[in-house]
Amino acid sequence: MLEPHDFKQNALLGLLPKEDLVHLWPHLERVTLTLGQSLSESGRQMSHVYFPLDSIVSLLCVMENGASTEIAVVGYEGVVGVSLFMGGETTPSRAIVQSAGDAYRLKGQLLKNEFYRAGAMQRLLLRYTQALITQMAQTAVCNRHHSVDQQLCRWLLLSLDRLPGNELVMTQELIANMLGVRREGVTESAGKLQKAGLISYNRGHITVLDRPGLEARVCECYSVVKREYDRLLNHHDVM
Amino acid sequence: MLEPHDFKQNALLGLLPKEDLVHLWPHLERVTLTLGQSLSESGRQMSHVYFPLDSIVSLLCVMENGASTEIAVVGYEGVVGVSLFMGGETTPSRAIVQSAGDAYRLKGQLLKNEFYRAGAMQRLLLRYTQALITQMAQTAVCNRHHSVDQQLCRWLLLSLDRLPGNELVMTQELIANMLGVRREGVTESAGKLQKAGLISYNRGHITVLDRPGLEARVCECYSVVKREYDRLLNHHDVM
DNA sequence: CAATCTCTGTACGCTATCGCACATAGGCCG
DNA sequence: CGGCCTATGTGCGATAGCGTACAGAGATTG
Repeated sequence: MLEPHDFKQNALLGLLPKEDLVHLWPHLERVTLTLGQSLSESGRQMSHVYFPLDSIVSLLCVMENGASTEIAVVGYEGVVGVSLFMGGETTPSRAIVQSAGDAYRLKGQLLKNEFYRAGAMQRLLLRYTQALITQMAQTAVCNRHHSVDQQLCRWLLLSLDRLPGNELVMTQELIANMLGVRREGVTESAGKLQKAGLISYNRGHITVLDRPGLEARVCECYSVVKREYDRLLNHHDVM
Repeated sequence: MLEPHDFKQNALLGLLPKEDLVHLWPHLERVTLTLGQSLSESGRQMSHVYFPLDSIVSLLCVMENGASTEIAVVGYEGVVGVSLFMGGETTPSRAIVQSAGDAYRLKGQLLKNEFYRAGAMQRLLLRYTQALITQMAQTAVCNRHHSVDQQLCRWLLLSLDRLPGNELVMTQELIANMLGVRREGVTESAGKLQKAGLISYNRGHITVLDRPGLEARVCECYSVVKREYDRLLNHHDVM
């Protein structure tokens, strides 16, 4: 299992052996990410990779007409910018800050240097990338087969897992963009959850009141992804 | 651009420098894959990776109730089994032969050994994996925003790109499983394409008559994926 | 305090897709 | 030839989500 959240720390960095971390530590720069900030535009090379701490970043696939869908979410457990070490340098997707907070960032070239030393960092980043792949696959199937109600639960839980508290700063409009559905659809689903006493929200602030209740309503996609993250990023297996 | 199809060869292997290929060549075993054969079950470790030649393999995300969606397709341009070198060993998805044909297979351990030599093979496989990621992301957004008509066109073109001829051996029922829609939905969409003279089909055999016509109807998802494959697996960039 | 903007709630008709039922037809096999 | 299985065609009511329009309530700004 992932250890209980330590939001002073990024879990991926935390899994590195100390001797690897000391290489990187002097180059890690702490930055504050603001809501809506773009870390990566379609087809543009990223100058840095980002290791979120208490911030959350959404990876979005945006189409020509502007419609979008979130394909994965990255928080303290991961890193934004896998295309740098995967060798493509760019991706067609965008990375948008979904919840403001801090992150460590690292110059892309330095990450690549560390990656190509073919040590613990490489193995760790590849495992993380596989977890990301699982999340994307499950998102695809969820988009196909599950209701907006269920997807909203999944989205709330995925976000909650990456936040220190139980409050999300997020309008229904933005959630709708992430899920790739209408804002009204989110209003309706969120209304159901509020009536059921699972959440309460108010003008861009959502508070989760009953997490087990959400877990009871969510589709299997949530637990499939969570299990795979736990399996792949379990401390004991990485070294 | 990918070179014109040489279906005696897997493009990924073809991009390897000769000195790397000679390591592997003695261990590559040519096998015939039959329609419906499973190369990888959810959570089970694969003994081999497969480099398709004229066969096509679908990566499916299957849910508890049996419903499924194809998240990516692999043909002569790729390899089945990226989870082996990514370090997770297993994945929650399944790999099913969608079009019978031949492939080279290689023992998983041998691939891993080659991968961890951190040479051309590693760089190539990582680039391929990134292309696969793009395909999965685009599938997710396509599932969300596009009609069955458009998705069928996308699916036909993706398959066609990986086949030597213009005929697919594939029932509407199977296509429906891949797309994660009803069989009747595929019947209806395929009927439209046949009426328009773009394809002709008969009991499990689909012949594409007018490929430009399909390209005119398909959503942007097809070309986004194709462009990214071309970019990432361009011979000139790999070394 | 007034004007404006943002966020949320609600309604209504429309369409795509679903789920189901059943019909037809080609191919295979005894 | 007759029976059976598989693949495809079709019809129909149900429904989830869409697009649009608009209203009200809270926040912000001048």
